[in-house]
Amino acid sequence: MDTKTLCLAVLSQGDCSGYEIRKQFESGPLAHFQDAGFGSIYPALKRLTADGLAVCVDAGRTARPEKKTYRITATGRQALFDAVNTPPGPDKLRSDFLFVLFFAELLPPRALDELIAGRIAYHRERIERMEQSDTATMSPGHAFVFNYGLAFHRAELAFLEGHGHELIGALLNRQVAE
Amino acid sequence: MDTKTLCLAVLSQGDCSGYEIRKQFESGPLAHFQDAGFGSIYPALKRLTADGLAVCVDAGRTARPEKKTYRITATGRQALFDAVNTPPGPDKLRSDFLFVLFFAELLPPRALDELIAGRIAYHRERIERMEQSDTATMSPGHAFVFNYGLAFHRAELAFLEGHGHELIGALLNRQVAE
DNA sequence: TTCGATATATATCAGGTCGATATAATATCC
DNA sequence: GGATATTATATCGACCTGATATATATCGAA
Repeated sequence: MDTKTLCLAVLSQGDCSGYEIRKQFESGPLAHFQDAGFGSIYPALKRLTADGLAVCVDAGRTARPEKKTYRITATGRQALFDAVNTPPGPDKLRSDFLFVLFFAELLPPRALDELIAGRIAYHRERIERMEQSDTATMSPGHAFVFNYGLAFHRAELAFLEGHGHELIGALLNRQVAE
Repeated sequence: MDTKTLCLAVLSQGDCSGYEIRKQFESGPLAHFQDAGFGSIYPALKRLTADGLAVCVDAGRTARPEKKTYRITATGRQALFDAVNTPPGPDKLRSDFLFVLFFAELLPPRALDELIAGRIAYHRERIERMEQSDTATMSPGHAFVFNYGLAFHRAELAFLEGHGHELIGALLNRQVAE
């Protein structure tokens, strides 16, 4: 999904600025499975405006950060519709955590222990926070991907809690054997 | 994780060419959570050779594809060790599938149905194939990330089988109501 | 009250990555 | 025999990433 489409997706939920779009990718509902930085967002907004998929409203404020608010157009909504109706490619995961665990034998057991404990804490905290949210206020699609993400975190937590010690144990035994 | 480190990771398992490194990211043990294309691999191999982290062995074959085989050096192993001993950043997921589902209301119910059925079939096939593998021959780290991936696929399959019809149902009801 | 930290806000840049394409020989299948 | 796939290296433009620059406002602590 290119950044232009991602910006349209955020704008379809309401007018906002480039800065606010960035915040959506940090903590908004799309944050779990899409991302974009300023270096992609600002050029994308320029092109969307040039191509008539979005317009700049409320520009040129006197207030100094000079906020520019963008609004999706009918053409923009059509482009988003077309993108959503295109069969999606495969998911892409990039995990340096799993990369490190693949080479677990190169790690001191204590560092490995801390690493896994840290991930367990991260997933626990994430799950707790997500359980506070109310899915009743979300659209069906939003609620579905939210629960999908929650199921993900629970599966990872369960795996780490259930099998993390096995990996640590295997490495300790190996060290003893040497 | 930059492409140089990814190449070192593959080379640490045995000598190979750029083409073979690419194949590892398509179907090897790292494929689930790291990726690199030719456009990154060939420049990375050049730099690794220039920096003394890898050497080119068996180059200049007369056989025409002119295969160049690379081998990791002691310095290269040290660089891989250092990379593995650096605390990993957060995982990054890019899922156009979830993006589309977020906007499920913009999809014809039949297309949504097919999309979810396709993903269920994909995960089932993947799990079946993975269950054929023998983790006993793998290193502890390799076996761990393999089982991690398997748990992931099972969790996604279970979620889609358990909740997919709810989303489709919600959209059908919405359409009837309109 | 003033100082430092943080938040708001836009923008750019070098370096890196992605996907497509070019090239070329061999292997395999019908 | 000919079509297609596989092996193999390499490059290119378009795009993205992360860092940095710039400027103001806000807000709590010293």
